[in-house]
Amino acid sequence: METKTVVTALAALAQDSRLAIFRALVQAGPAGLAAGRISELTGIAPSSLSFHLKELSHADMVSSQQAGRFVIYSANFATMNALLGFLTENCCGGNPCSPVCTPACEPEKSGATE
Amino acid sequence: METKTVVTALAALAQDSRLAIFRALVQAGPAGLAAGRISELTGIAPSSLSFHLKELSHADMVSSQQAGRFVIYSANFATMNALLGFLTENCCGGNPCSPVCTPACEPEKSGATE
DNA sequence: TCCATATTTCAATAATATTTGAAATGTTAA
DNA sequence: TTAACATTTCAAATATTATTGAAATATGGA
Repeated sequence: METKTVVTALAALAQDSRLAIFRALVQAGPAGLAAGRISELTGIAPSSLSFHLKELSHADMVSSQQAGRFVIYSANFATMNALLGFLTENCCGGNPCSPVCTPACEPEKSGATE
Repeated sequence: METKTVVTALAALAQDSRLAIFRALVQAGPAGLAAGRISELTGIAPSSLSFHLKELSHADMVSSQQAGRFVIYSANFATMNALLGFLTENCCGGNPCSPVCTPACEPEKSGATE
């Protein structure tokens, strides 16, 4: 993961509204949430929400898919894990501290998306 | 960890200069680095560096200690781990995905700081 | 086709963050 | 105590980001 990518990802999360959006999506799991539902849950106005979702999307922290007239957003677990990995790698020059275990959240792509 | 604290911590890292500073400190390990050394390593001008260090400090991502006429900064591993934990907790509503293991980097407080 | 719903785009405004250089503070050593 | 070094503070200029409301786009159903 490149430094620039990391900064973008961190910046995407480093904002009240966006962290709230992202957490809602993380909790929703792979099934995701419609934009309107996110707006309800977080109280963020649609146009503002759209702005923040684009930001998260651009940082590759969320993905979207059209479903009828709804747009379903979901958290990008792979990116999040890469981010966490980056922050913990290179720790203490590479050796001295405890072995780092990269946390994993594998979406099971099971049901949900119709 | 509170949401507000998390946003502050993420914002502290979500910036080129500060991420570079923090990484240098993470790699340096518990022994830390003097401000001037950080300036050399990163190419950030002293006054700007001071601004960013204060930002990181305020977010509790780094600590400092006076040592002679140097100020030694070091990464705050505990906060970083708490941050990573926060981001991975609540994942997928609490259950569905793989067990998360919080990465640990315990500074050994061994030598260095006289 | 026309209407209602869901979401995005746009432009303007407001709020925040970053960088710079000069000056101030504090520390050591001669 | 003075000189030299390390770091921080300050104020101003610049750049970046967030919020708003109105209008535009796209979809599904009557």
